[in-house]
Amino acid sequence: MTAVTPGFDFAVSIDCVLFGFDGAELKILLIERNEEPFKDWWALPGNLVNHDESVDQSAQRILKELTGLSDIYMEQYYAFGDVERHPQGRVISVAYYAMLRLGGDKPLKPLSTYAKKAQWVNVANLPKLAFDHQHILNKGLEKIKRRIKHLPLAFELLPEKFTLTQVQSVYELILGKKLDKRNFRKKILSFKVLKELEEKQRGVSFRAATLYKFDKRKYNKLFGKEISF
Amino acid sequence: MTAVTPGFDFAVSIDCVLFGFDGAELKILLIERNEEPFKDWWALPGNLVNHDESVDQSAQRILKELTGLSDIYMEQYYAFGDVERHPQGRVISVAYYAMLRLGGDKPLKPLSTYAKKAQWVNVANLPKLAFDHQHILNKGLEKIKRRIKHLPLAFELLPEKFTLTQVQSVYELILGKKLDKRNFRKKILSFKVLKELEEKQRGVSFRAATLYKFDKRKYNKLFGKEISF
DNA sequence: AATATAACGTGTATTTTTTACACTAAGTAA
DNA sequence: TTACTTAGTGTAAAAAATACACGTTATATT
Repeated sequence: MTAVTPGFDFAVSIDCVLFGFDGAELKILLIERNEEPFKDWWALPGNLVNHDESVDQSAQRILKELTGLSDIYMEQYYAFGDVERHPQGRVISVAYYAMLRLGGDKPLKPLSTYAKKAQWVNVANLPKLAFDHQHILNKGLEKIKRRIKHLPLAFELLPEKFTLTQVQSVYELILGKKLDKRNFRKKILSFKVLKELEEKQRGVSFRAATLYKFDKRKYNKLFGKEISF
Repeated sequence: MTAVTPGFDFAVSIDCVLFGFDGAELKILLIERNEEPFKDWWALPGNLVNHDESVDQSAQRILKELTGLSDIYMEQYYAFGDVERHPQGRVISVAYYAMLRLGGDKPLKPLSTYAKKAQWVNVANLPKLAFDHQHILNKGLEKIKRRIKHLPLAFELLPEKFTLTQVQSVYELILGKKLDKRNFRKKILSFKVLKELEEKQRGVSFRAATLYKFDKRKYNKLFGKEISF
């Protein structure tokens, strides 16, 4: 218990909206809460910012504590500040999003008892979420829709080596519409940020597609040139 | 003095980045502070959020108190949350921007003694600003640069009736580059959101240009169609 | 071995959009 | 009337976007 200067009676929290792609579905990372309020509810990974850390640092720490994931570049996209958004006091929440390649290499393991577990959930089939998290998530989705039209974000969702069809799937899922295969390929290749590998896809039960990888060096040079789907 | 739940020891503030255009220069609205810290410094209009108001409501109130302006639609664009950004405690600042038509019709008159005065200042010639306000402003500028490429924001800066040359000036100022007159006109007219008036410019000392106005109805229908300069 | 299957990978013609570019017209002021 | 300054206009060439369909190839099945 401490005495306070008037005005200094807010809490600030972070909520993380992590998108993932498993090759077929767009997923989002949720935790099952182990604390009141909303104990046992599904929620976005989130918690209060500490007094001695910046909100950016806090986002990293909280993500790690609740999911075990570290070194994920997240981008801040909105601060949610309605009076009634948190039942236990005045809490402003700063939301971040990131896109992740999903795979066995990243085990989800909450380090804190604040979350019972963390799990990837299909965006198309979500449970009821705690607080205003559905709203926060919706706004995150809108954000990446706008962003992916102009930046090659799709590659953050894909494994290091991927096929052009996979890239197209990501665009189609996020934009919510079908794209023409030939035109899509023409365009995505025209940016010259994909490197064709010698290698082919393995373990598929039909004709294997050529694998590509994303050339970040070339992408960074590209700068300013905007893409548009 | 009140006792606090741990974590509830932050303050949240609002900072407003208001852009204005006087026909020639891009301006920004600053106040001269009348309170510590940074008393007598120039700063963005900003203050602490009250406990019983949402951050959006707070932005409206604070703008009004410090400048006398009301009913300005402002859009939130970023939350600044570095530990050291405020010398008197842990203050997270949520930044908003708006674009305004500048003219004699909007007197600037602080209603609170927190600001000595409010004044439009040329963006190209700014004084040293309080806190991290230069940083907040820079980020706001980047934001509107990106936005104006895709939305007809320019019209928010212009008077109700304006010439095509004025529209072009706004684009050139914000984007920081010259545009071709014929191509610019072809493009801006192609969106069919401008209505040509019978009227001509008055009081200019050379050939008077035709006046146009922005047709918000048509613009709202446009939706989805993106513009790009 | 032959066959069926399912996704891979490719090209062209048409339309639309973008770009580059320079002069005459109109109004004001001296 | 002349000088000045900004308004206003068109076209050709290049680039980008769109619409559209079939032979190829690896695997699985019989």
